[in-house]
Amino acid sequence: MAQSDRRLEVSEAAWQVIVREGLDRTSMRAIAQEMSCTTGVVTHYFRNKQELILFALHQVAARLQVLMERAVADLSGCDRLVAMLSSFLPIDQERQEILRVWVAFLGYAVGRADLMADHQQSAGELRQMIIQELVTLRSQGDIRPDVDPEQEANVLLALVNGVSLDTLIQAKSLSHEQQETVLQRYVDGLCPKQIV
Amino acid sequence: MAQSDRRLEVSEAAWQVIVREGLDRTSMRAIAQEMSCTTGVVTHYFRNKQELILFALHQVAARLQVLMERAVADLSGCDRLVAMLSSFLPIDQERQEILRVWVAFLGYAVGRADLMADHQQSAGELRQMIIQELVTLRSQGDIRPDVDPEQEANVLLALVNGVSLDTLIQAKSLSHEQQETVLQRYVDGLCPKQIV
DNA sequence: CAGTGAATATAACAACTGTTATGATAAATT
DNA sequence: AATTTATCATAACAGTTGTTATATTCACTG
Repeated sequence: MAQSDRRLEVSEAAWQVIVREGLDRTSMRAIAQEMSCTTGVVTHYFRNKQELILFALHQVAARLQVLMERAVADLSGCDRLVAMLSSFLPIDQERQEILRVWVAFLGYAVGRADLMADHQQSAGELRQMIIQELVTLRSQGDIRPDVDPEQEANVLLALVNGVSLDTLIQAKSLSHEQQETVLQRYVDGLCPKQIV
Repeated sequence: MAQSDRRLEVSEAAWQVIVREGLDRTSMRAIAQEMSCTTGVVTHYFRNKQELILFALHQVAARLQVLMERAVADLSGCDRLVAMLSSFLPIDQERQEILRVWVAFLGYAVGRADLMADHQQSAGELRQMIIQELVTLRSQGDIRPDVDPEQEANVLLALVNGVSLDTLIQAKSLSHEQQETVLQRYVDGLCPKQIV
């Protein structure tokens, strides 16, 4: 599928421009220039700018999905949940890029109900995944029986998002190790009391 | 100061357009139309659009400051800290508006180092306030001595931001009560173990 | 009352935007 | 080999943008 590859190339170019210049300065011409060609290429693979923007946004969820599945492989118990959540933390350049693009799109979605619904869609799928994980853990006794998976899934994702944003908006932000520790400690708090 | 009032009016109009239409569709003409006048007014009170944008952004911190000080009045101990943090939660229309504008500006700041530095500035001031509060609480024995104020301040703000974002990006988001409960419970976790 | 300056309206500007149409070229298909 | 199709470049379009200059109205001040 060379055609689908080319679409990804355009989308990748759009990402680079977004990260470097900002979403509002990401014009068709800027994207074309980023991949050293003309707007003819961009318009050939995407009907509208909206279609391009939407595709680039969906790449956020797609790439996070890959990162998560890779991190979770052959893990189980609470470790698996922590790995799941930690896979979203901006601990390397790729994930920092994803975060920036995601934030740019989120800000862009303010005042655009349809785009915001798109965010809610993928956030909802993520939430469902965490809920599933929590239900499993609870049935295995890995976490306390009084934990409400539905509510706790929101809190866990909120914590991940908040910690991720921290690296953007705080000059003195948490180190990579601290970020993971925060998640680990919170999940530990969901476990049955240990008798030491 | 009628002049400063008028600047606030323009800024308020900008906010309304941002919330309703999105930041990238918030043009000088749209702002003028929002306050039923022409662009002459807008250009008269603001040199550039950038100056206007920056002023509107600073209003976010200003309004949050007011809300916080009001919530914290005549409280002390851990209740004071919880009230401090809860005052940022999008539990009423004004705070939801503030959140939307803040998110829009944050997304806009991606790829704009100067604007992002502005966010870090006000986030840093907020962090410093939380640190101060944690230091006080620790010296009074209200929270455990092993709590690191510097790090915990980041976590607390991350949690507040994450929970706030939750109301935007999750269709099934936390209720107002649940949002406050999350903060309350986390702060409780910082307190010395109670013997029940 | 004359005049000074703030407040607002209007209009024009160049630059940039997304979109679209048209050519040119290479690749694939028949 | 002929022809269709995919790929890309170029150019033009109408609309929108921020900015600036100018005109008008009005309030205040000397």
